[in-house]
Amino acid sequence: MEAIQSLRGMVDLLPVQTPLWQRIEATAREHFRRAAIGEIRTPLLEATELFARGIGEATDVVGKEMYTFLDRGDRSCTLRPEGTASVVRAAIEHGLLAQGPQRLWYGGPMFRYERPQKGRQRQFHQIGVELLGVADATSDAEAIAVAWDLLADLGVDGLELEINSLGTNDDRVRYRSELVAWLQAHHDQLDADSQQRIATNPLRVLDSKNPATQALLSGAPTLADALAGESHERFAQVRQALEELGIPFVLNPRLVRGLDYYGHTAFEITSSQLGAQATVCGGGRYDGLVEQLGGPPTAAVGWALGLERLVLLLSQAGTMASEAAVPDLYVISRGGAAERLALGLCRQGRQAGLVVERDPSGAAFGKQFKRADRSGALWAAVVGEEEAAEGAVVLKHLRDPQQQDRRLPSGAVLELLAKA
RNA sequence: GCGGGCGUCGCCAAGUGGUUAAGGCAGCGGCUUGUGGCGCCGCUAUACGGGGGUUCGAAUCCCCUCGCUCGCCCCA
Repeated sequence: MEAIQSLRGMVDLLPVQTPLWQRIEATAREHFRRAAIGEIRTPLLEATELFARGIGEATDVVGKEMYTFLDRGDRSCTLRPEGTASVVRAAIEHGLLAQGPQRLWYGGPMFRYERPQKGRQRQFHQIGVELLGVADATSDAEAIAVAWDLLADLGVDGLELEINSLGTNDDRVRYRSELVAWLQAHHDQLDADSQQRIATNPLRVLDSKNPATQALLSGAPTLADALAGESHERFAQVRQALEELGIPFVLNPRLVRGLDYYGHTAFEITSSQLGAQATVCGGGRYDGLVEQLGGPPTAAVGWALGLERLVLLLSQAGTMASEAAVPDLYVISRGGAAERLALGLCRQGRQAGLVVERDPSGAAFGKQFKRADRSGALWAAVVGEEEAAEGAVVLKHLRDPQQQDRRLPSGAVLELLAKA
């Protein structure tokens, strides 16, 4: 029989890795709790229309990366490629926005049909924050601060916060036509990719990794110059707030972001240690999205953080704590009655809050002791036929050879351990 | 979708045309029918991703295919 493998880009997390994930998740939860941000859980599967309308038909995510299929009722369904659209949909659907601003976080798997590489999988995991109904510039800084402090608390270093302002929709429309005109005038000097993008997504040309194109671009009109006075003012407020919080950032006028819903503040937190996929956390303001999805006009900011990339950073830094659960007690037994007695002892120990591992092998005691030793447990409880006959257990200290073995009634074992 | 690299036992890893494909770790059994951490011995019945081809002979060369990986694109 041929073995079946997981689907490409779908990754298993084994017990040696999950402790780190749990630590990250627990830390994140604590940060959200302190920031009075409530958890929301939405379905992994949504109507395709939600993402098409929310993220933008022309984006790569929607255009070529979605897991989309028809269900048995011929409805077009899509495995969520990101979290924001679903959160906004749920907020609208349940009338949350009528109750005032919403501070929400979410976490879980996202799906994008892409070629896997370092820091990129087809099923990957994000945690994200969405602050709905907040228009002020300080909220942008607050959202960023929550992400920044979480990463710092986890012990990730070498991070860089990049920010930019995309201005209002009008700003971008105006800038786009300026830029397109300029790009067309310099068409012949651009690389092939960038020439393509003049028609599809001209702002992305700014992000080109082609060195020649980058050099050329120094003469291009900038988005910053195209921003209206109010947009400028707003961006200055965000920067001032960050400065006063002591969060270092660099301005990146080329930072554009690939989802259509962003406007005004856009930011990314990146690390140079991640290879080509350097962004650990990305987000920004999306004041138009709620309305776009059929809700009331609502200002909002949010971000999403990629857990795989975070794990990559924490593992590289050697921060990985091997938290394999070391048993308090390792129970050894041999023979039918003895094994049943041992099982009961294990259960009692667990009910009392001890970490108890049972050796189910029924192998020679020598073997079982070897495993008991390797488990790292402090104590071993031994139940053999003799002990089983009289309801007793031999308790042996595995680390201190001075301590003598003691034979005692099985009921007394836990009391003794509780004291020890 | 497009490039580059790589695929030898559960894991790591020698071996680049020639008798039975090293070794280490883990696992299992034994030395030691009921007492561990060391050591020694043995085992894991056809392990060279798969399929073709070249050759007297292939893990080693060629072709195809699958998978992994890094990068492009894009993003978390």
